[in-house]
Amino acid sequence: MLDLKFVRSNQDVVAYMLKERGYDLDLSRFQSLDEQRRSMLASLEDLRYRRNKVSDQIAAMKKRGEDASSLISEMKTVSKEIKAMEAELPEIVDQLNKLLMLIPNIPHESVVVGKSADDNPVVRRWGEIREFDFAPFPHWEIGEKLNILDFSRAAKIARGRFSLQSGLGATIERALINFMLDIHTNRHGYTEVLPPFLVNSDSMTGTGQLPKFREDLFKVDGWDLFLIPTAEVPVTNIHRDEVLSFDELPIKYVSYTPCFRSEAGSWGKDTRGLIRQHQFNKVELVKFCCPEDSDQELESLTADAEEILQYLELPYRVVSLCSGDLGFAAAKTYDIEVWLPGQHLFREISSCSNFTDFQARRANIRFRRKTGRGTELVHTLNGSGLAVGRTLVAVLENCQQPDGSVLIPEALRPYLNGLSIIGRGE
RNA sequence: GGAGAGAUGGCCGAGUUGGCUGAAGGCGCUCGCCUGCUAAGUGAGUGUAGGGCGAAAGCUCUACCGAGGGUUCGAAUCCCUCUCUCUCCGCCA
Repeated sequence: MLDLKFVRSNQDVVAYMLKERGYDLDLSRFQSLDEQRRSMLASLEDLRYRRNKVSDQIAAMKKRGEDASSLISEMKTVSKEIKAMEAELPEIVDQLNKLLMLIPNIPHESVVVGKSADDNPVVRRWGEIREFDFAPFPHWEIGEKLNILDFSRAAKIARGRFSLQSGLGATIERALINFMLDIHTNRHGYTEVLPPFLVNSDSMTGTGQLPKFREDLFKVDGWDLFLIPTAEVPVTNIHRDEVLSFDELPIKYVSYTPCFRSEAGSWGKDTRGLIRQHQFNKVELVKFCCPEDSDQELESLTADAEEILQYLELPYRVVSLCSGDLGFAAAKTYDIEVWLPGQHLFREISSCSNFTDFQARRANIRFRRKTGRGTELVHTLNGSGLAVGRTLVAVLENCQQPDGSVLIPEALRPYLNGLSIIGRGE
């Protein structure tokens, strides 16, 4: 959510910047709602002031044993007016908030103007793309031949877009999770958290999934609970409605959770394999920092995620999302795209974003500086570190051998009792 | 699931015959004083959000005592609903 006062005093700038990311702000509606709200609030406060003052008078008169009945009957009318306004005002505020809640974040000044993913500039590349002397297979074929991925049984148990991993397919997934958590806690200084996998609507609103993206979520019938689409939601909401102290910033959390997404609107996309699932595992990095540090914190968070791929020796590139491809709450986003030889393309495996104060304002997460009074909103950031299922995909496709086996990257072997290769029959 | 108790400021904790209590007291914290160190002592200050006036310091108004409704001229105090916490019993990974 943007700051009401900021929008009010920078309407043209806001409208212009939002246009760059394809959002049309209804300025006249905003203005009229804002003015209604302010004038109504002013007269309501006047009435309340009167009521408070006269009530004190009544109390004083009664103490002296005087008759206050005329004042009381007068205040009855005032009280009714107040009640009427108190009923009316929230409707205006609601409409204004709804409008404000649907406005996306303003892109960071370094973000390139563009329409779609095609306009995303590549920031850097890492690793050598391996030359195959045979046609590399897509991971679903590798996995099914090795008997570690089973999509048809998963569909029987649940439905399409679910997967069943067995044997080493399950073990490698677990190894990847542990490997990533160890790197981020031991080397990068993140604190591990294991949050609830279901959250309430306040939390979903805090990070921006609600009210706009309800269709993307799974909701628990009869409860105010949703399955989390990413650990970003429960972890960012750890500090909802809190005032943090300057000394504890930046706060860095790493969290493994499964993620659940309805994938509404992506019918027919990536129907094969592990790429796009209703349920997948992810290790997520989340940071809270003060505003002047968030640019730098995004760089280091992205580097922390990249390091996982470097350890696993998987080639990748980093792109900076252009204005038109930016997510709703993000001011700036780097996507890390890993090379998938089986499909011959770069595929997003991590998305690292600086949300500036956008989520913090919604979720009311503030901090207090040592000097100076009052509070300020923190900046929040997060990024995958990494999407585990897609990492498995990358390992299977990049490390496949002509005979259908898969070489395990060195860094992962300690997590698999030294196992170096997945062969058939295992 | 059954029976109780509770939810107040950064923390602890008063206030429940409704009326200068945004909230006593204590702790913590900030600034100053004192003690040549440490401890102690001492003075002042110390919530958040929104609005008005002001160049600013500041002054002033409104709201907030778990959340939402209700009663009343007036609610932290009374009533209802919900959420959460705690104790006992039952059940359970």
